[in-house]
Amino acid sequence: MPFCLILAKLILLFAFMKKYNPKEIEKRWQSFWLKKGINKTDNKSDKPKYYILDMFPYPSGAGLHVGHPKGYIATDVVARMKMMQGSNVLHPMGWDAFGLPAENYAIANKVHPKVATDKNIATFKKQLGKIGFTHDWSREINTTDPKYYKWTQWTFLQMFKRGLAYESNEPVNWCPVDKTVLANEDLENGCCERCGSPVERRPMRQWVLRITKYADRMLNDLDKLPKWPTAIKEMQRNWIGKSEGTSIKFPLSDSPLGRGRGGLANQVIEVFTTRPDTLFGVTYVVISPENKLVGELKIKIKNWSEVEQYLEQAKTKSDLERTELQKEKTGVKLEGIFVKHPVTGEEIQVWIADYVLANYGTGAVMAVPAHDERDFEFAKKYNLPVKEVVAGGDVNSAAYTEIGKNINSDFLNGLSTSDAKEKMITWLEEHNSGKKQINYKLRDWVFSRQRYWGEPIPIVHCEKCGAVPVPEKDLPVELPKVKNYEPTGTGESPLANIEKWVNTKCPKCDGPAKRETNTMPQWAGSSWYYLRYIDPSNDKALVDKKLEKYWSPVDFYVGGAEHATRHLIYARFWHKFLFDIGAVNYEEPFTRLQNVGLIMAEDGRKMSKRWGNVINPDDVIDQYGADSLRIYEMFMGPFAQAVAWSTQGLIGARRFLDRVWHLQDKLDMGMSPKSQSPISKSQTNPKDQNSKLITVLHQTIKKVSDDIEEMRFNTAIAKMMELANEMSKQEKISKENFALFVQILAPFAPHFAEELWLALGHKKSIFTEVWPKYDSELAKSETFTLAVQINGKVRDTIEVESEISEAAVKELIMKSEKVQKWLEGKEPKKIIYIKGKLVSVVV
RNA sequence: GCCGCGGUGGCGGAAUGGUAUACGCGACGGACUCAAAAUCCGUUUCUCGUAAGGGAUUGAGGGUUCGAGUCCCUCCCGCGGUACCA
Repeated sequence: MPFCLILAKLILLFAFMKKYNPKEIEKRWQSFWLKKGINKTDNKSDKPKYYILDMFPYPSGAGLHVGHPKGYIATDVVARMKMMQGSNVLHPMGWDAFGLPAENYAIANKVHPKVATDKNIATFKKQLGKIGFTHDWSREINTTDPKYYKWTQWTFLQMFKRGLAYESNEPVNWCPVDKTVLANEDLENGCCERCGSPVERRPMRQWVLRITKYADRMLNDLDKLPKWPTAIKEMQRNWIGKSEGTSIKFPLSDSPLGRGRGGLANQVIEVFTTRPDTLFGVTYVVISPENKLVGELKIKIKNWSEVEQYLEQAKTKSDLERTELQKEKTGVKLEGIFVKHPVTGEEIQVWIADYVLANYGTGAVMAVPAHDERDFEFAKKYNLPVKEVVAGGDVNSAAYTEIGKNINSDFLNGLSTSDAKEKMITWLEEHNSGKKQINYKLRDWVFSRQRYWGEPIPIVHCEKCGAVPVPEKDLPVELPKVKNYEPTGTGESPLANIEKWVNTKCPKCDGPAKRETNTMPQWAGSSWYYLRYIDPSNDKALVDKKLEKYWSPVDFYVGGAEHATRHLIYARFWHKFLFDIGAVNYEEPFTRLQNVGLIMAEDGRKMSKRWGNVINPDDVIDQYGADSLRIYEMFMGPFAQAVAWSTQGLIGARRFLDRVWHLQDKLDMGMSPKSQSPISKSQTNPKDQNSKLITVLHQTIKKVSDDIEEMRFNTAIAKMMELANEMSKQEKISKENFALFVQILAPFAPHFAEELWLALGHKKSIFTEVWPKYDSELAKSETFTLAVQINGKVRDTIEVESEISEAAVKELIMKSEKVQKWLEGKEPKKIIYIKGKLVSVVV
């Protein structure tokens, strides 16, 4: 090729085709946004507020992988659109930084957890920065900052003062590896959720929050959350586990059968049941091994050594062994211990069995083997009688648990299950032998941990005054420095070794006292952080009430479904408490909730160091750019669904941006942006391709706006791809039409859009621009493809005018050769025309 | 077991009861190139047929309807939650 030709080509290349170079433009726009304060949220604004929130991350040492930002990208897309639509948007970010990994790292490397945490935060922040988010970093929060946890401690004190935080010595879940107690919510199949080791049940002094007091409100208020996924609400309902039943008293019997030295007549075993209608079918009563009654009855139990042995066994069994591994039920008869049937007065044998849970209901059950599967299994094993009281099944082979008509049931005979229930409850109430009772599966929240890296519990123990709250003026109780972070394993935290810190004065009597050395669980700080973003530097209050009233509740909350029965339970509880003490104005913190689907690795497994399949966003951005990453993650599938990463898919996203970039070559550069009037249909020839473009453009504006609102990013992008395809068919594209495209693309690919916007001759950021409105007239197409169905099968398609009348359609289709062929000379029985879609001919 | 969600091309997926398979990926063919990559154009559910055209198809089977991926019933499979909760 002659030299001059090459030169000419090069010149052409530079003149018209500045290449899309994300590396260069992304950095530039990120600093531009920072400089111009695009992301800064104003507390004083006339605009409607929009508070959109991500579940804040735990800054782990591993850094971000490509799955983390998926949710943040989504909120960023929504935030940017809302901004352009004229909302005052709050879109903050912070760090849930207390927790075990940082502490374990500290133990292994003798580095203060704060040092490691700060380093991790810096890494995370740098990584997030590269993706081009609108986070307002002036509101950054960190749960480990004393200025932050001051208010976590403050809330604890308010709970303590109102009796909602209390000390308990009940058996708790102890993780022998992490050497700390755990809440029920921290367990997975009876194992520690963190390390997977089976937990033991140990009685230990613990701080507990009375979350059960809020169980009913938390349950009922789920109905006030129409914009929450039903799946999450259902999980919470199950977790709270409301069960309406009856507690029934079985007096201990002093009969000849159970001969003994008096005193038993006043004692009762109280059982909980949801089937009082089967009371006449009771053939024995079972109490849990932990039931205190066992000790009290010791001298009356004739086979005590056998019972004692059983109790020992039960004690050493973990919950896991009691459930998963121990399929077969075990138990032991309490020889000589009987109760009286509340109605018939009949003597009933009492058993101990670990299939009865100590911490649910009353820790005792009335066994009705004929109508309960567990009781049936137990009765078969120990050869106990089975008495049928509800007709309908064959109780010799299996328990009949369905409803039916009562038999062998005295005054309940012939009644239906629900009538029998009612009648029995009435009888029990009249005879003071029982009453309606509601039980919850939800347990009070075990709130103390025997670990270092958490908020100190602001309590002082005084020999004279007991547990005394630290005065509010002395908050925060700062976490002291220690030499050794290792958990002691004795049930005390490493803080117990720091005598200087532990020994203090009683705030009440000034006498010698010791500080509480347990710390709070990781969930404490995250239970209210969304309030702190509103007012992060406030030292006088948890949050300024006026500001809270403006910003609360969170309009949109996005995060993983794994928090359904942990963080989201705790946060709702915490918030309701703050509402009750007047600290906040709203009763539910999160109006709308959306779950993010995981990004799996390319091999279909979870991304994990262990499998070596982790993809780092830094590498992706380096190679393809942040906007490609953003587009791809929003396009890869339905937002809430788990989808495997595909590098090819990512490349496809980049290709899309490249193609849009090259559409610039088709721009009609004839007119300046100002002088050009908006194109309307009247100016274009309907037969012109341009008309179709305008139709697609306006359809796309509508679809993208709606889809972003509904988190249907994949279809929004698909529609924009169609628009791009339509544009690339054109000879020329007007600047106006291209500008509209760039605007709706901007939330997804913000750097990219800013660059094109600049190239279109605009001086200000595209995000200060008003979001395009779609024109419903322009979105309508001139013609449509009419499908002709004959007996339900499409036999012909005809291009017709959009406004065609029904009569004209009917006339038109009869002219079709294909229609005639399929009619085979028969007369149509019926013709149905669906406007703008199809016509259905029935022969 | 119970509760919830889902099952659509080779793959990710799209579809207010109205032309199933949009969009993307991959694959195949072509253009450009000395060549490759990139890019661009075309084909791509399966099946019979040279073609025109026909038939089948949304986990399986029934039903409602002019018309069903979508609604109803029965069942199978997968995922998530929960689990001796009386």
